[in-house]
This record gives sequence, C-alpha cells and structure tokens, in this order.
Amino acid sequence: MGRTATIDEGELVARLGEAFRQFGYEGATLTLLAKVTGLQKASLYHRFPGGKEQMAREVLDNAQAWITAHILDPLRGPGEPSARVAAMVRQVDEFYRGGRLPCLLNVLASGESMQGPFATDIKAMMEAWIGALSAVAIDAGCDKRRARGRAERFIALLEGSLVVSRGLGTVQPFRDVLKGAALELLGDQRSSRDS
Amino acid sequence: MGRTATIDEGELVARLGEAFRQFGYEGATLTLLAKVTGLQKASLYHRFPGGKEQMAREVLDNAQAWITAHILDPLRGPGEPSARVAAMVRQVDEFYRGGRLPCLLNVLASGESMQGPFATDIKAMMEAWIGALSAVAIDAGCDKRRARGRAERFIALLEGSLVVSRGLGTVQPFRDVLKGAALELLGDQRSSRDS
DNA sequence: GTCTATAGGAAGATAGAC
DNA sequence: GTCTATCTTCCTATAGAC
Repeated sequence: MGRTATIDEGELVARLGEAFRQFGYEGATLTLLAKVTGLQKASLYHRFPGGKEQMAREVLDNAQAWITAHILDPLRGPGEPSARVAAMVRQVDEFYRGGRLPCLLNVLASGESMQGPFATDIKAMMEAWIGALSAVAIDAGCDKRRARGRAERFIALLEGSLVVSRGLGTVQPFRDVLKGAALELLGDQRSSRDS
Repeated sequence: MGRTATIDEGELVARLGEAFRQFGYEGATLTLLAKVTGLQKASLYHRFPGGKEQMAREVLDNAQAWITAHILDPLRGPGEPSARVAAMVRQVDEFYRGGRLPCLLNVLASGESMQGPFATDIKAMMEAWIGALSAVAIDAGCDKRRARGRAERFIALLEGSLVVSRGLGTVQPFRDVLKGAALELLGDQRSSRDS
C-alpha cells in the first residue's frame, strides 16, 4: 500500500542472523551486513543505534523467541513424547536449513564475545533447551538424572553434527543425528530400527 | 647458551594456536598475536611472510602432526581396543585442555575461511580422525558401516561437548563425553557401568 | 527512514635501522 | 632476527541532506 520501499523488520533481523551465523561476529562486517540487508550502513545505525553489538543481540533475542515458540513449547506441550520429538526434529531441520547453517550459539560464543555481552543469553538458551528436552525424556519414563544426561548429550550431538557437517562438506552427519533423535532422547522403546 | 633471547619455534606456533582457538581467525588480530608471542608484528612477518593466513596454516599443520602422532597412530597401533581408546582419551583431554580450549577445526571453519584456504585441511583431518576411530571399532568387532557411524558420531559428540561446555561455562559435558568414549566407540562389552 | 560522504581509528602488512 | 616507525586499507560509527 502507499508505503515507501522499506524493508520488513522481521526480514531484516533474519538476514542479519544468517550473516552472523555464516561469517561469525567479527567476520560479519558492516559492509557485509549492509549488503545482505540491502540497506546502507547509516540506515542500519538508524535502526540499531547500538551498532553491531545491538544487531547481534536482537538476532539472538529473535532466535530465542523463535526457538521457544517453535521448538521448546511444542516439546513440553501435550501429545506423545515420540510425536513431540518428531515435531521438534522438523523445526530444528528448518532452523538449521537442513544442516547448512551453523548454530548462532556456537558462532557467538567465540572470541571476546564469550565472557562478553552474549555469554548470559547463550547459557540461558542452552539451559532452556536442555530443560525442555529433559522434560520430554521424563515423560517417556526416564528418571531425572538420566533425562538430563540424555538432553545434554543430544544438544552436544546436534551442535557437533553441524560442525562435522560443515567440516566434511556434507549434511549427512546432521541428518543422521536428526534421524536418531527419538532413540537418543527417549531410549529404546521399540520404535526405531537399529542404527 | 650464548644465544640471543629468541623464542622457540614450537612454542611460537603453540601460542599462536591458542590465540586462534580462543579468539577465532578474524578475532585474533596481529596486535593480539604479537602480544601472546612476545614478538613485534614485524618479527611475526619475518617468520611468516604469508602473514596471518600462513600463521593459521602452520598452526593447523602443527595440530595435524600432533594429533597424528599422539592420537591417531596410537589408536591404530597394537594393544587392546579399550586400552587404545583410553590412551586417546588422555591425549584428547590434554589437547583440549580439559575442555577449556575450543577446537581449531570448529574455529577455522568459520566465515570466509570455510570454502577458503583451510577447508581442504580441515576435511582431511576430520576424515583421518574418523578413519582411525573406525579402525579401532572394527577391531572391537564392529562391521564397517557401524564402525564408521560410531566414529562420526563420536567426533560430533566431542566437538559438540566443547561447544556446550563453553556455552554453559562448565567442562562437565566434555568430561562426560570422554568418560563414555569406550562405550560409545566399542559398544557395550561389559566394561562400563551405566551412565 | 534512507541516502551520500566522511570522520576516526584499528586492522594487516612493510621499510629500514640495528 | 628483532625492533621502531609508517603505509594502506578496511572497519565502526557519525553528520547532515533529502
């Protein structure tokens, strides 16, 4: 409608997020961020007066909201544990573009940014994810300790599979982890073939 | 003895490696690299005419040599599979400083450097590691397909546990993966408690 | 709210003395 | 082989017109 050719806010943050994930925090220069968003540097500063750090923070907040809504809530919600895990798998596959896009939590935990501005959010996100995975494992009959172990282990497996996929140049490791998610989290409940 | 106060070559590359692992390729500025080595920038360029990229490459080569000698060879060498895995675990623990130091393969696969100058070496190193792990699993009675799967899975678990350890601010996930390495790679051979 | 233009500084890399 | 001093380029950030 009678509007000037301005970029949508959600799309803007999404593009910034992709750039940070692909190139890392220091690797994502403002010139690059301007290019991928189609805006000029000054326009980016108009929307993010805090500069690059604010951009990364909003990307992180956005990811947290998306993950909470699309992954964590369904994971805790009603339904059979195996169905909930299957739903998570679909969303995770989308979130990581089938294994082609690195994890923001990995990328932003590098360098100075570690004990720096993002550490708290990263830790909170990981713990929220582990908590939700624990919950579904508990619903499947695990005791708390074992559930927590499986959850941590699955997150590690997921993050690691992204690293290995990138290193080997094939998304197969990522796919394998997604395929084995139910078995990994819920244990052997006669719902999977051997692997 | 009658020598000027010049830094040892091995120590030099080791310090550079630590810096790259902690701060990433773009995060490790020449000013920082000069600081951690105790040399001036010009001195670094004297030893590495190719600049930062050459430094990273030599760090990578050095890591490859160390891993081959201390981890891969013993893994293939003689001895009981479980003893070989135990030996690997000790060396891996040292290599990653008990889980406190990120993996070079993860850190250098970021950004442009991905399809860039290090991709080939990173892939080769991962495949060498996976190959050696497969070998020990085969010696423990696995068929080839399953051995390869376990090896890939273990590398992912290891890489991911470093990411999670960094994110959560505790090396416990890394420790857990090392503790479960034998079970993970060799299967349940009545040599481990449940976990 | 977006742009062009530019300030100010840090980055990678070199020159040349010792 | 290491240093001080410097070059050039790129980066983050801002000023100000439209």
